[in-house]
Amino acid sequence: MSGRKIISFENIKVACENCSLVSLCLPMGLDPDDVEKLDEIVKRNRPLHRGDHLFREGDKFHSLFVVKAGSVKTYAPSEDGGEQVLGFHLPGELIGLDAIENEEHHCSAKVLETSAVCEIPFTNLEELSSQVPSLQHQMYRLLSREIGHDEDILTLLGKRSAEERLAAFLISLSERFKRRDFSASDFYLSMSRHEIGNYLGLAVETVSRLFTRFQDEGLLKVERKHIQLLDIDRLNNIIQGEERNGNKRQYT
Amino acid sequence: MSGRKIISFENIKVACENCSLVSLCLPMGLDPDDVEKLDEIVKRNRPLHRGDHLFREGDKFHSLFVVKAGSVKTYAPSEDGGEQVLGFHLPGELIGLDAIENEEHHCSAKVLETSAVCEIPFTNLEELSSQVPSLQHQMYRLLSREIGHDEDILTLLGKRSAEERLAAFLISLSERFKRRDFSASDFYLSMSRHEIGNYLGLAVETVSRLFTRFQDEGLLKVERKHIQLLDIDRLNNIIQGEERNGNKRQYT
DNA sequence: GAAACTACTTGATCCAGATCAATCCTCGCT
DNA sequence: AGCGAGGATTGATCTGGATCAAGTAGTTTC
Repeated sequence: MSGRKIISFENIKVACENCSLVSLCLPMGLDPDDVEKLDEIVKRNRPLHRGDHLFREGDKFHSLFVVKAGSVKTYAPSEDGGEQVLGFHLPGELIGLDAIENEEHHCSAKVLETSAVCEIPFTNLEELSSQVPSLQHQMYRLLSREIGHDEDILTLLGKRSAEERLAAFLISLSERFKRRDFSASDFYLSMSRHEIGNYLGLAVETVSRLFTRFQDEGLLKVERKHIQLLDIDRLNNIIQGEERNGNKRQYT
Repeated sequence: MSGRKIISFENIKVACENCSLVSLCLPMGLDPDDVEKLDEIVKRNRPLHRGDHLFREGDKFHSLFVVKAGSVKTYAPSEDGGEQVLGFHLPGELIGLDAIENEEHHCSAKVLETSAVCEIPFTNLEELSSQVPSLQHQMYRLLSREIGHDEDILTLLGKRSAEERLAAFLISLSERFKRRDFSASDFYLSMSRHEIGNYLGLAVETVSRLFTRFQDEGLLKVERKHIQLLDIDRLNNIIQGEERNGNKRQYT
Protein backbone atom coordinates (compact mmCIF):
# COMPACT_ATOMS: atom_id res chain seq x y z
CA MET A 1 0.00 0.00 0.00
CA SER A 2 1.15 3.62 -0.43
CA GLY A 3 4.39 2.27 -1.78
CA ARG A 4 4.76 4.49 -4.79
CA LYS A 5 6.71 7.02 -2.79
CA ILE A 6 9.83 6.22 -0.87
CA ILE A 7 9.15 6.80 2.80
CA SER A 8 11.89 8.61 4.56
CA PHE A 9 12.51 6.92 7.86
CA GLU A 10 14.60 9.84 9.00
CA ASN A 11 11.63 11.89 9.93
CA ILE A 12 9.32 9.45 11.59
CA LYS A 13 10.30 10.53 15.04
CA VAL A 14 8.03 13.51 14.83
CA ALA A 15 5.81 14.48 17.71
CA CYS A 16 2.07 13.91 17.56
CA GLU A 17 1.46 17.59 17.03
CA ASN A 18 3.40 17.55 13.77
CA CYS A 19 2.06 14.24 12.61
CA SER A 20 0.08 14.30 9.40
CA LEU A 21 -2.27 11.76 10.90
CA VAL A 22 -3.28 14.01 13.75
CA SER A 23 -6.79 14.35 12.36
CA LEU A 24 -7.30 10.58 12.13
CA CYS A 25 -5.58 9.42 15.25
CA LEU A 26 -6.04 9.74 18.97
CA PRO A 27 -5.17 13.43 19.33
CA MET A 28 -8.21 14.44 17.33
CA GLY A 29 -9.99 17.23 19.12
CA LEU A 30 -7.45 17.56 21.94
CA ASP A 31 -6.01 20.95 22.72
CA PRO A 32 -2.25 21.49 22.28
CA ASP A 33 -1.34 20.96 25.94
CA ASP A 34 -3.09 17.63 26.00
CA VAL A 35 -1.53 16.55 22.73
CA GLU A 36 1.81 17.19 24.34
CA LYS A 37 0.91 14.97 27.30
CA LEU A 38 -0.18 12.25 24.91
CA ASP A 39 2.98 12.68 22.94
CA GLU A 40 5.01 11.93 26.05
CA ILE A 41 3.59 8.45 26.41
CA VAL A 42 3.78 7.45 22.74
CA LYS A 43 6.74 5.31 21.78
CA ARG A 44 8.02 5.46 18.23
CA ASN A 45 9.90 2.36 17.23
CA ARG A 46 12.24 1.69 14.34
CA PRO A 47 10.65 0.61 11.07
CA LEU A 48 9.15 -2.85 10.82
CA HIS A 49 9.45 -5.15 7.84
CA ARG A 50 7.14 -7.43 5.94
CA GLY A 51 6.25 -10.42 8.09
CA ASP A 52 7.15 -8.85 11.44
CA HIS A 53 4.56 -9.27 14.15
CA LEU A 54 3.33 -6.45 16.34
CA PHE A 55 1.87 -9.11 18.60
CA ARG A 56 0.48 -12.60 18.45
CA GLU A 57 -2.75 -14.10 19.68
CA GLY A 58 -2.38 -14.93 23.35
CA ASP A 59 0.37 -12.38 24.03
CA LYS A 60 -0.11 -10.30 27.12
CA PHE A 61 -1.60 -6.95 26.21
CA HIS A 62 0.50 -3.89 26.98
CA SER A 63 -0.03 -1.38 24.22
CA LEU A 64 -2.23 -0.19 21.45
CA PHE A 65 -0.54 0.45 18.12
CA VAL A 66 -1.17 3.07 15.47
CA VAL A 67 -0.02 2.56 11.92
CA LYS A 68 2.00 5.57 10.88
CA ALA A 69 3.13 4.40 7.44
CA GLY A 70 2.70 1.15 5.58
CA SER A 71 0.04 -1.42 6.41
CA VAL A 72 -0.71 -4.17 8.87
CA LYS A 73 -3.13 -7.09 8.83
CA THR A 74 -4.82 -8.55 11.88
CA TYR A 75 -5.95 -12.16 11.84
CA ALA A 76 -7.22 -14.93 14.08
CA PRO A 77 -5.06 -18.04 13.65
CA SER A 78 -6.72 -21.41 14.09
CA GLU A 79 -5.05 -24.53 15.48
CA ASP A 80 -4.95 -26.28 12.13
CA GLY A 81 -2.74 -23.66 10.49
CA GLY A 82 -5.59 -21.72 8.91
CA GLU A 83 -6.50 -18.16 9.75
CA GLN A 84 -9.28 -15.63 9.45
CA VAL A 85 -8.10 -12.22 8.32
CA LEU A 86 -9.90 -9.65 10.47
CA GLY A 87 -8.72 -6.45 8.92
CA PHE A 88 -6.15 -4.46 7.00
CA HIS A 89 -4.93 -1.36 8.76
CA LEU A 90 -3.76 1.81 7.04
CA PRO A 91 -1.97 4.84 8.46
CA GLY A 92 -3.90 6.46 11.30
CA GLU A 93 -5.70 3.27 12.27
CA LEU A 94 -5.57 1.83 15.76
CA ILE A 95 -4.75 -1.81 16.43
CA GLY A 96 -5.25 -3.95 19.51
CA LEU A 97 -8.55 -2.64 20.86
CA ASP A 98 -9.95 -6.15 21.23
CA ALA A 99 -7.23 -6.97 23.78
CA ILE A 100 -8.30 -4.54 26.47
CA GLU A 101 -10.92 -6.87 27.88
CA ASN A 102 -8.69 -9.74 29.07
CA GLU A 103 -5.37 -7.98 28.86
CA GLU A 104 -4.51 -10.59 26.29
CA HIS A 105 -4.37 -10.32 22.53
CA HIS A 106 -7.34 -11.91 20.85
CA CYS A 107 -5.72 -11.92 17.40
CA SER A 108 -2.31 -11.54 15.75
CA ALA A 109 -1.00 -8.50 13.87
CA LYS A 110 1.49 -8.88 11.05
CA VAL A 111 3.17 -6.15 9.00
CA LEU A 112 2.42 -6.40 5.28
CA GLU A 113 5.14 -4.08 3.96
CA THR A 114 7.87 -1.91 5.46
CA SER A 115 5.94 0.13 7.96
CA ALA A 116 6.23 2.55 10.86
CA VAL A 117 4.10 2.14 13.93
CA CYS A 118 3.53 4.14 17.12
CA GLU A 119 3.12 2.20 20.33
CA ILE A 120 0.94 3.55 23.11
CA PRO A 121 1.21 1.78 26.48
CA PHE A 122 -2.37 1.29 27.51
CA THR A 123 -1.96 1.81 31.24
CA ASN A 124 -0.55 5.26 30.60
CA LEU A 125 -3.19 6.05 28.04
CA GLU A 126 -5.95 4.96 30.38
CA GLU A 127 -4.59 7.06 33.19
CA LEU A 128 -4.18 10.09 30.98
CA SER A 129 -7.67 9.61 29.61
CA SER A 130 -9.15 9.80 33.10
CA GLN A 131 -7.48 13.18 33.53
CA VAL A 132 -8.37 14.51 30.10
CA PRO A 133 -12.09 14.15 29.41
CA SER A 134 -11.72 14.94 25.73
CA LEU A 135 -9.22 12.10 25.39
CA GLN A 136 -11.57 9.77 27.20
CA HIS A 137 -14.31 10.83 24.84
CA GLN A 138 -12.07 10.22 21.86
CA MET A 139 -11.24 6.75 23.17
CA TYR A 140 -14.92 5.89 23.51
CA ARG A 141 -15.49 7.16 20.00
CA LEU A 142 -12.66 5.09 18.56
CA LEU A 143 -13.81 1.92 20.29
CA SER A 144 -17.36 2.58 19.18
CA ARG A 145 -16.25 3.19 15.62
CA GLU A 146 -14.47 -0.15 15.60
CA ILE A 147 -17.69 -1.86 16.65
CA GLY A 148 -19.63 -0.09 13.93
CA HIS A 149 -17.01 -1.05 11.40
CA ASP A 150 -17.11 -4.71 12.40
CA GLU A 151 -20.88 -4.63 12.07
CA ASP A 152 -20.56 -3.33 8.54
CA ILE A 153 -18.30 -6.22 7.61
CA LEU A 154 -20.74 -8.61 9.24
CA THR A 155 -23.41 -7.39 6.84
CA LEU A 156 -20.96 -7.78 3.98
CA LEU A 157 -20.20 -11.40 4.88
CA GLY A 158 -23.76 -12.28 5.77
CA LYS A 159 -25.61 -11.10 2.70
CA ARG A 160 -23.46 -9.95 -0.15
CA SER A 161 -22.41 -11.75 -3.32
CA ALA A 162 -18.77 -12.22 -4.24
CA GLU A 163 -18.70 -9.26 -6.59
CA GLU A 164 -20.43 -7.00 -4.08
CA ARG A 165 -17.82 -7.97 -1.51
CA LEU A 166 -14.87 -7.21 -3.73
CA ALA A 167 -16.40 -3.94 -4.90
CA ALA A 168 -17.01 -2.93 -1.28
CA PHE A 169 -13.45 -3.85 -0.37
CA LEU A 170 -11.99 -1.71 -3.16
CA ILE A 171 -14.24 1.25 -2.37
CA SER A 172 -13.33 1.00 1.29
CA LEU A 173 -9.61 1.10 0.46
CA SER A 174 -10.17 3.93 -1.97
CA GLU A 175 -11.98 6.06 0.59
CA ARG A 176 -9.42 5.39 3.25
CA PHE A 177 -6.56 6.33 0.92
CA LYS A 178 -8.40 9.50 0.01
CA ARG A 179 -8.71 10.60 3.64
CA ARG A 180 -4.96 10.14 3.92
CA ASP A 181 -4.35 12.28 0.85
CA PHE A 182 -3.31 9.37 -1.29
CA SER A 183 -4.95 8.83 -4.62
CA ALA A 184 -8.45 7.38 -4.32
CA SER A 185 -8.26 5.76 -7.73
CA ASP A 186 -4.67 4.62 -8.14
CA PHE A 187 -3.01 2.53 -5.47
CA TYR A 188 -1.06 -0.60 -4.67
CA LEU A 189 -2.43 -3.54 -2.73
CA SER A 190 -0.09 -4.62 0.01
CA MET A 191 -1.98 -7.86 0.61
CA SER A 192 -2.09 -10.98 -1.54
CA ARG A 193 -5.14 -12.27 -3.42
CA HIS A 194 -5.18 -15.04 -0.88
CA GLU A 195 -5.47 -12.59 1.99
CA ILE A 196 -8.19 -10.60 0.24
CA GLY A 197 -10.15 -13.79 -0.34
CA ASN A 198 -9.73 -14.91 3.21
CA TYR A 199 -10.89 -11.53 4.51
CA LEU A 200 -13.95 -11.49 2.26
CA GLY A 201 -14.85 -15.14 2.75
CA LEU A 202 -13.99 -16.06 -0.85
CA ALA A 203 -11.58 -18.46 -2.54
CA VAL A 204 -8.42 -17.04 -4.12
CA GLU A 205 -9.62 -18.15 -7.53
CA THR A 206 -12.85 -16.21 -7.14
CA VAL A 207 -10.97 -13.04 -6.25
CA SER A 208 -8.69 -13.47 -9.24
CA ARG A 209 -11.59 -14.07 -11.60
CA LEU A 210 -13.44 -11.04 -10.27
CA PHE A 211 -10.46 -8.78 -10.87
CA THR A 212 -10.33 -9.97 -14.47
CA ARG A 213 -14.06 -9.54 -14.86
CA PHE A 214 -14.07 -6.04 -13.37
CA GLN A 215 -11.25 -5.14 -15.72
CA ASP A 216 -13.08 -6.56 -18.75
CA GLU A 217 -16.11 -4.48 -17.80
CA GLY A 218 -14.01 -1.34 -17.65
CA LEU A 219 -14.50 -0.84 -13.92
CA LEU A 220 -10.80 -0.85 -13.17
CA LYS A 221 -7.36 -1.65 -14.43
CA VAL A 222 -5.39 -4.23 -12.51
CA GLU A 223 -1.80 -5.23 -12.98
CA ARG A 224 -0.50 -7.43 -10.26
CA LYS A 225 -0.77 -5.29 -7.11
CA HIS A 226 -1.37 -2.04 -8.93
CA ILE A 227 -5.02 -1.03 -9.05
CA GLN A 228 -6.58 1.86 -10.93
CA LEU A 229 -10.26 2.42 -10.34
CA LEU A 230 -11.81 3.68 -13.57
CA ASP A 231 -15.49 3.84 -12.65
CA ILE A 232 -16.03 4.39 -8.95
CA ASP A 233 -19.71 5.24 -9.44
CA ARG A 234 -20.39 1.91 -11.04
CA LEU A 235 -18.48 0.12 -8.30
CA ASN A 236 -20.70 1.89 -5.79
CA ASN A 237 -23.77 0.71 -7.65
CA ILE A 238 -22.53 -2.84 -7.44
CA ILE A 239 -22.20 -2.54 -3.67
CA GLN A 240 -25.83 -1.46 -3.41
CA GLY A 241 -26.78 -4.66 -5.17
CA GLU A 242 -28.30 -2.53 -7.92
CA GLU A 243 -27.85 -3.16 -11.65
CA ARG A 244 -25.87 -6.27 -12.73
CA ASN A 245 -28.28 -7.39 -15.46
CA GLY A 246 -31.33 -5.89 -13.83
CA ASN A 247 -31.71 -8.20 -10.83
CA LYS A 248 -32.67 -6.53 -7.60
CA ARG A 249 -31.70 -7.66 -4.17
CA GLN A 250 -34.28 -9.83 -2.50
CA TYR A 251 -35.02 -9.13 1.08
CA THR A 252 -34.32 -11.67 3.71
CA MET B 1 -35.92 -16.66 25.84
CA SER B 2 -36.09 -17.44 29.54
CA GLY B 3 -39.85 -17.59 29.26
CA ARG B 4 -40.52 -20.67 31.32
CA LYS B 5 -40.89 -18.61 34.43
CA ILE B 6 -43.29 -15.76 34.79
CA ILE B 7 -41.33 -12.59 35.38
CA SER B 8 -42.72 -10.42 38.09
CA PHE B 9 -42.67 -6.87 36.93
CA GLU B 10 -43.33 -5.66 40.44
CA ASN B 11 -39.76 -5.95 41.47
CA ILE B 12 -37.79 -4.70 38.52
CA LYS B 13 -37.29 -1.30 40.04
CA VAL B 14 -34.47 -2.61 42.14
CA ALA B 15 -31.25 -0.74 42.53
CA CYS B 16 -28.09 -1.88 40.76
CA GLU B 17 -26.67 -3.15 44.01
CA ASN B 18 -29.48 -5.66 44.36
CA CYS B 19 -29.62 -6.61 40.73
CA SER B 20 -28.85 -10.20 39.94
CA LEU B 21 -26.99 -9.04 36.88
CA VAL B 22 -24.49 -7.04 38.86
CA SER B 23 -21.70 -9.42 37.96
CA LEU B 24 -22.38 -9.16 34.23
CA CYS B 25 -23.25 -5.55 33.87
CA LEU B 26 -21.55 -2.23 34.25
CA PRO B 27 -21.15 -2.25 38.05
CA MET B 28 -18.78 -5.18 37.85
CA GLY B 29 -15.77 -4.46 40.01
CA LEU B 30 -17.06 -1.16 41.38
CA ASP B 31 -17.13 -0.55 45.08
CA PRO B 32 -20.49 0.03 46.78
CA ASP B 33 -20.24 3.82 46.82
CA ASP B 34 -19.61 3.93 43.12
CA VAL B 35 -22.39 1.48 42.39
CA GLU B 36 -24.68 3.86 44.18
CA LYS B 37 -23.56 6.76 42.00
CA LEU B 38 -24.15 4.64 38.93
CA ASP B 39 -27.52 3.65 40.25
CA GLU B 40 -28.54 7.29 40.40
CA ILE B 41 -28.14 7.80 36.69
CA VAL B 42 -29.79 4.55 35.56
CA LYS B 43 -33.41 4.85 34.43
CA ARG B 44 -35.67 1.86 34.75
CA ASN B 45 -38.59 1.98 32.38
CA ARG B 46 -41.83 0.05 32.31
CA PRO B 47 -41.78 -3.32 30.58
CA LEU B 48 -41.50 -3.42 26.82
CA HIS B 49 -43.39 -5.76 24.55
CA ARG B 50 -42.60 -7.83 21.50
CA GLY B 51 -41.96 -5.57 18.55
CA ASP B 52 -41.20 -2.41 20.55
CA HIS B 53 -38.11 -0.54 19.49
CA LEU B 54 -35.47 0.71 21.89
CA PHE B 55 -34.19 2.86 19.05
CA ARG B 56 -34.00 2.88 15.29
CA GLU B 57 -31.13 3.36 12.91
CA GLY B 58 -30.52 7.06 12.48
CA ASP B 59 -32.02 8.08 15.86
CA LYS B 60 -29.99 10.49 17.87
CA PHE B 61 -27.96 8.67 20.48
CA HIS B 62 -28.72 9.48 24.10
CA SER B 63 -28.42 6.32 26.11
CA LEU B 64 -27.00 2.87 26.32
CA PHE B 65 -29.43 0.12 27.24
CA VAL B 66 -28.98 -2.99 29.35
CA VAL B 67 -31.31 -5.92 29.01
CA LYS B 68 -32.61 -6.82 32.45
CA ALA B 69 -35.08 -9.53 31.47
CA GLY B 70 -36.22 -10.89 28.13
CA SER B 71 -34.31 -10.43 24.90
CA VAL B 72 -33.62 -7.87 22.22
CA LYS B 73 -32.30 -8.13 18.68
CA THR B 74 -30.21 -5.50 16.95
CA TYR B 75 -30.25 -5.26 13.18
CA ALA B 76 -29.18 -3.06 10.31
CA PRO B 77 -32.15 -2.36 8.05
CA SER B 78 -31.48 -1.87 4.34
CA GLU B 79 -33.42 0.43 2.01
CA ASP B 80 -35.10 -2.44 0.19
CA GLY B 81 -36.87 -3.74 3.29
CA GLY B 82 -34.28 -6.37 4.10
CA GLU B 83 -32.15 -6.41 7.21
CA GLN B 84 -29.01 -7.91 8.68
CA VAL B 85 -29.46 -9.20 12.21
CA LEU B 86 -26.40 -8.11 14.17
CA GLY B 87 -27.04 -9.76 17.48
CA PHE B 88 -29.40 -11.16 20.07
CA HIS B 89 -29.04 -9.65 23.50
CA LEU B 90 -29.77 -11.45 26.75
CA PRO B 91 -30.03 -10.12 30.30
CA GLY B 92 -26.91 -8.27 31.37
CA GLU B 93 -25.90 -7.34 27.84
CA LEU B 94 -25.29 -3.78 26.76
CA ILE B 95 -26.85 -2.31 23.62
CA GLY B 96 -26.00 0.80 21.63
CA LEU B 97 -22.21 0.90 21.90
CA ASP B 98 -21.83 1.44 18.17
CA ALA B 99 -23.69 4.75 18.42
CA ILE B 100 -21.16 6.57 20.57
CA GLU B 101 -19.01 7.55 17.62
CA ASN B 102 -21.45 9.78 15.72
CA GLU B 103 -24.01 10.24 18.45
CA GLU B 104 -26.38 8.51 16.08
CA HIS B 105 -27.65 4.96 16.13
CA HIS B 106 -25.98 2.76 13.56
CA CYS B 107 -28.57 -0.01 13.84
CA SER B 108 -32.06 -0.64 15.21
CA ALA B 109 -32.98 -2.55 18.37
CA LYS B 110 -36.25 -4.42 18.65
CA VAL B 111 -37.66 -6.30 21.64
CA LEU B 112 -38.27 -9.99 20.91
CA GLU B 113 -40.46 -10.83 23.89
CA THR B 114 -41.81 -8.99 26.93
CA SER B 115 -38.67 -7.53 28.40
CA ALA B 116 -37.29 -5.13 30.95
CA VAL B 117 -34.47 -2.78 30.08
CA CYS B 118 -32.34 -0.27 31.98
CA GLU B 119 -31.51 2.96 30.23
CA ILE B 120 -28.24 4.74 30.97
CA PRO B 121 -27.90 8.27 29.62
CA PHE B 122 -24.48 8.29 28.07
CA THR B 123 -23.49 11.85 28.94
CA ASN B 124 -23.97 11.08 32.61
CA LEU B 125 -22.20 7.77 32.32
CA GLU B 126 -19.27 9.36 30.57
CA GLU B 127 -18.97 12.06 33.18
CA LEU B 128 -19.18 9.57 36.02
CA SER B 129 -16.61 7.37 34.33
CA SER B 130 -14.11 10.19 34.27
CA GLN B 131 -14.49 10.51 38.04
CA VAL B 132 -14.44 6.80 38.77
CA PRO B 133 -11.41 5.13 37.18
CA SER B 134 -12.72 1.63 37.78
CA LEU B 135 -15.89 2.50 35.90
CA GLN B 136 -13.84 3.93 33.06
CA HIS B 137 -11.86 0.73 33.01
CA GLN B 138 -15.03 -1.34 32.95
CA MET B 139 -16.32 0.74 30.05
CA TYR B 140 -13.15 0.14 28.06
CA ARG B 141 -13.42 -3.55 28.82
CA LEU B 142 -17.03 -3.75 27.71
CA LEU B 143 -16.35 -1.91 24.46
CA SER B 144 -13.32 -4.10 23.86
CA ARG B 145 -15.32 -7.24 24.55
CA GLU B 146 -17.88 -6.20 22.00
CA ILE B 147 -15.13 -5.83 19.39
CA GLY B 148 -13.74 -9.26 20.24
CA HIS B 149 -17.21 -10.73 20.03
CA ASP B 150 -17.84 -9.20 16.61
CA GLU B 151 -14.54 -10.61 15.42
CA ASP B 152 -15.61 -14.07 16.52
CA ILE B 153 -18.78 -13.81 14.47
CA LEU B 154 -16.73 -12.59 11.55
CA THR B 155 -14.77 -15.83 11.66
CA LEU B 156 -18.03 -17.74 11.89
CA LEU B 157 -19.46 -16.08 8.79
CA GLY B 158 -16.21 -16.11 6.86
CA LYS B 159 -15.21 -19.73 7.17
CA ARG B 160 -17.74 -22.00 8.77
CA SER B 161 -20.26 -24.38 7.22
CA ALA B 162 -23.98 -24.12 7.90
CA GLU B 163 -23.93 -26.82 10.57
CA GLU B 164 -20.91 -25.31 12.28
CA ARG B 165 -22.70 -21.96 12.40
CA LEU B 166 -25.85 -23.33 13.94
CA ALA B 167 -23.92 -25.40 16.45
CA ALA B 168 -21.89 -22.34 17.43
CA PHE B 169 -25.07 -20.32 17.79
CA LEU B 170 -26.67 -22.86 20.09
CA ILE B 171 -23.56 -23.25 22.20
CA SER B 172 -23.24 -19.50 22.51
CA LEU B 173 -26.83 -19.24 23.76
CA SER B 174 -26.29 -22.16 26.08
CA GLU B 175 -23.23 -20.61 27.67
CA ARG B 176 -24.86 -17.25 28.05
CA PHE B 177 -27.90 -18.79 29.73
CA LYS B 178 -25.64 -20.70 32.03
CA ARG B 179 -23.86 -17.55 33.23
CA ARG B 180 -27.29 -16.11 34.02
CA ASP B 181 -28.22 -19.20 36.03
CA PHE B 182 -30.70 -20.44 33.49
CA SER B 183 -30.46 -23.97 32.21
CA ALA B 184 -27.63 -24.45 29.75
CA SER B 185 -29.38 -27.33 28.04
CA ASP B 186 -33.07 -26.51 28.11
CA PHE B 187 -34.29 -23.16 26.85
CA TYR B 188 -36.71 -21.33 24.61
CA LEU B 189 -35.68 -19.41 21.53
CA SER B 190 -37.21 -15.96 21.44
CA MET B 191 -36.25 -15.40 17.82
CA SER B 192 -37.74 -16.96 14.69
CA ARG B 193 -35.96 -19.39 12.35
CA HIS B 194 -35.91 -16.57 9.89
CA GLU B 195 -33.99 -14.34 12.30
CA ILE B 196 -31.56 -17.11 13.17
CA GLY B 197 -30.89 -17.70 9.48
CA ASN B 198 -30.44 -14.03 8.79
CA TYR B 199 -28.01 -13.70 11.68
CA LEU B 200 -25.98 -16.71 10.56
CA GLY B 201 -26.05 -15.90 6.87
CA LEU B 202 -28.26 -18.91 6.06
CA ALA B 203 -31.68 -19.41 4.48
CA VAL B 204 -34.63 -20.23 6.77
CA GLU B 205 -35.00 -23.62 5.12
CA THR B 206 -31.39 -24.49 5.88
CA VAL B 207 -31.87 -23.63 9.55
CA SER B 208 -34.99 -25.71 9.72
CA ARG B 209 -33.34 -28.70 8.03
CA LEU B 210 -30.37 -28.47 10.36
CA PHE B 211 -32.59 -28.54 13.44
CA THR B 212 -34.22 -31.69 12.12
CA ARG B 213 -30.85 -33.19 11.26
CA PHE B 214 -29.37 -32.39 14.66
CA GLN B 215 -32.43 -33.94 16.27
CA ASP B 216 -32.16 -37.07 14.14
CA GLU B 217 -28.54 -37.39 15.18
CA GLY B 218 -29.48 -37.16 18.85
CA LEU B 219 -27.68 -33.88 19.40
CA LEU B 220 -30.77 -32.10 20.62
CA LYS B 221 -34.49 -32.17 20.89
CA VAL B 222 -36.38 -29.37 19.25
CA GLU B 223 -40.07 -28.59 19.43
CA ARG B 224 -40.97 -25.27 17.94
CA LYS B 225 -39.09 -22.73 20.10
CA HIS B 226 -38.21 -25.17 22.84
CA ILE B 227 -34.67 -26.52 22.61
CA GLN B 228 -33.05 -29.23 24.70
CA LEU B 229 -29.38 -29.82 24.07
CA LEU B 230 -28.68 -33.51 24.54
CA ASP B 231 -25.02 -33.74 23.55
CA ILE B 232 -23.17 -30.50 24.15
CA ASP B 233 -19.78 -32.17 23.72
CA ARG B 234 -20.63 -33.33 20.25
CA LEU B 235 -21.97 -29.88 19.38
CA ASN B 236 -18.66 -28.45 20.49
CA ASN B 237 -16.84 -30.90 18.25
CA ILE B 238 -18.90 -29.75 15.32
CA ILE B 239 -17.90 -26.16 15.95
CA GLN B 240 -14.25 -27.14 15.79
CA GLY B 241 -14.90 -28.55 12.35
CA GLU B 242 -13.79 -31.91 13.71
CA GLU B 243 -15.58 -35.19 13.02
CA ARG B 244 -18.64 -35.13 10.71
CA ASN B 245 -17.77 -38.19 8.64
CA GLY B 246 -14.07 -37.79 9.10
CA ASN B 247 -13.39 -34.71 7.01
CA LYS B 248 -10.92 -32.24 8.43
CA ARG B 249 -10.97 -28.53 7.92
CA GLN B 250 -8.78 -27.31 5.12
CA TYR B 251 -6.75 -24.25 5.78
CA THR B 252 -7.24 -21.13 3.80
C1' DG C 1 21.58 -16.58 -14.35
C1' DA C 2 19.32 -20.98 -13.56
C1' DA C 3 16.65 -23.41 -10.11
C1' DA C 4 13.03 -23.53 -6.92
C1' DC C 5 9.38 -21.19 -4.89
C1' DT C 6 5.27 -18.76 -4.45
C1' DA C 7 1.62 -15.90 -6.24
C1' DC C 8 -1.57 -15.51 -9.70
C1' DT C 9 -4.53 -16.84 -13.53
C1' DT C 10 -7.59 -19.74 -16.16
C1' DG C 11 -10.41 -23.77 -17.11
C1' DA C 12 -13.38 -27.84 -15.76
C1' DT C 13 -16.18 -29.93 -12.45
C1' DC C 14 -18.72 -30.37 -8.22
C1' DC C 15 -21.58 -29.46 -4.30
C1' DA C 16 -23.46 -26.94 -0.14
C1' DG C 17 -26.80 -24.29 0.41
C1' DA C 18 -30.11 -21.06 -2.02
C1' DT C 19 -34.34 -20.79 -4.25
C1' DC C 20 -38.79 -22.41 -5.60
C1' DA C 21 -42.90 -24.78 -4.25
C1' DA C 22 -46.15 -27.17 -1.49
C1' DT C 23 -48.08 -28.36 2.77
C1' DC C 24 -48.58 -28.18 7.63
C1' DC C 25 -48.72 -26.22 12.10
C1' DT C 26 -49.92 -22.87 15.78
C1' DC C 27 -51.82 -19.23 17.54
C1' DG C 28 -54.44 -14.96 17.52
C1' DC C 29 -59.13 -13.25 16.18
C1' DT C 30 -63.85 -12.85 15.69
C1' DA D 1 -65.39 -23.31 16.95
C1' DG D 2 -63.71 -21.79 12.71
C1' DC D 3 -60.56 -18.91 9.96
C1' DG D 4 -56.68 -16.60 8.54
C1' DA D 5 -51.85 -15.48 8.44
C1' DG D 6 -47.45 -15.99 9.51
C1' DG D 7 -43.98 -19.48 10.87
C1' DA D 8 -42.03 -23.91 10.14
C1' DT D 9 -41.09 -28.11 7.74
C1' DT D 10 -40.08 -30.91 3.79
C1' DG D 11 -39.11 -31.91 -1.01
C1' DA D 12 -37.24 -30.83 -5.76
C1' DT D 13 -34.28 -28.18 -8.41
C1' DC D 14 -30.79 -24.81 -9.47
C1' DT D 15 -26.48 -22.18 -9.07
C1' DG D 16 -22.69 -19.24 -7.19
C1' DG D 17 -18.68 -20.05 -5.80
C1' DA D 18 -15.65 -23.82 -3.97
C1' DT D 19 -12.55 -27.22 -5.26
C1' DC D 20 -9.52 -29.56 -8.33
C1' DA D 21 -6.14 -29.20 -11.85
C1' DA D 22 -2.85 -27.07 -14.98
C1' DG D 23 -0.19 -23.67 -16.58
C1' DT D 24 2.33 -18.95 -16.25
C1' DA D 25 4.82 -15.24 -14.40
C1' DG D 26 7.21 -12.91 -10.82
C1' DT D 27 10.77 -13.48 -6.74
C1' DT D 28 14.23 -15.32 -3.98
C1' DT D 29 18.32 -18.15 -3.45
C1' DC D 30 22.70 -19.45 -4.32
